[in-house]
Amino acid sequence: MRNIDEIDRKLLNILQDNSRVTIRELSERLHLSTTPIHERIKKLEKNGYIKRYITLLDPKALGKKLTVFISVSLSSHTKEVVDAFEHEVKKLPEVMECYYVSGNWDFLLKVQCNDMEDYHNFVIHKFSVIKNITQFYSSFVMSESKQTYKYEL
Amino acid sequence: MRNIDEIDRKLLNILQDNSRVTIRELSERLHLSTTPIHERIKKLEKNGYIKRYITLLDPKALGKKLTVFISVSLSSHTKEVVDAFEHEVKKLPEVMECYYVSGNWDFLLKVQCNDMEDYHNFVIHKFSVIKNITQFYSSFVMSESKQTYKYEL
DNA sequence: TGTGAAAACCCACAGGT
DNA sequence: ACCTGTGGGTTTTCACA
Repeated sequence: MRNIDEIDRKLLNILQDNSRVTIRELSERLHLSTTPIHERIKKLEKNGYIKRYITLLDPKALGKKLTVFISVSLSSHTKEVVDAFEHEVKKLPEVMECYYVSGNWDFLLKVQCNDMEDYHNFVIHKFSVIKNITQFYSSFVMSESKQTYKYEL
Repeated sequence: MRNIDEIDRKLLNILQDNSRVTIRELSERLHLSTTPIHERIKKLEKNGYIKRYITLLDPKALGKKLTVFISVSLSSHTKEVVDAFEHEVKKLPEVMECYYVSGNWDFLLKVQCNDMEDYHNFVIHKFSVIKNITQFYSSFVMSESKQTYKYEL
């Protein structure tokens, strides 16, 4: 976290909000010339602070209207079983996120589908056929109160 | 979803992977001149397919090493109580995501903290003081098997 | 680390097919 | 819906402080 000063902090905050901001605009907002801005960004990329620049689409515009969180229990927690489950899950495009978690369940998955029919087919044909699942529980998202990928620095 | 053709589909796939790709490079990869690429992107923005261009940082590089999912039950489900909870939660920078969900729990939150001590302070001073929470359950993320914000089109 | 300037590169738009 | 050409803006690099 340290190795980054106040200027880097401001730079990262602006970039998190808008990855297409021009270096020229950044230089004006931070009262520097374009050269140090350019060099700082390259350095932040090189040092692993900046992972990637992405475009966020609107899932609803694409017809993806159903988000489901699935909690999963596996029959065993050996490396083989856990790795095999993760491997299968990674291949499913409907699974946007998958976490190995502590507590009552072993995995938590975020799944994006078009609608309930699409989800039904996903569960029957793609998800429930994965080996070593002993139990799973679906929570349907009714509304999204907050969603951000920005860390306030 | 429809109104977008094969070229738009490819455009969106590339942009999701890299929001800083130049129009020139897109035009070369899609065998078109820059003009139609530029026009298509503006149209996709205008029609709501493209929401925003963001920069993803590495939370670990920033010292944010603990991710927790919190399941929450509220004492009532009237609009007032639900809205008030959402309002409080939105103010907390540690809460990255918050969903109103069906099932055993009312809300599912994704929380990002530096470490367990930081999480402890978050729970004691910021989260558990929110009104109308009857019960909550923390699941700590041990590993992240998959995380993508890309919809394969 | 920073500035300023120049070269290379890219965007955005006009006019035309 | 697409192409080419162009003026103006942007990025990237360099000499220098």
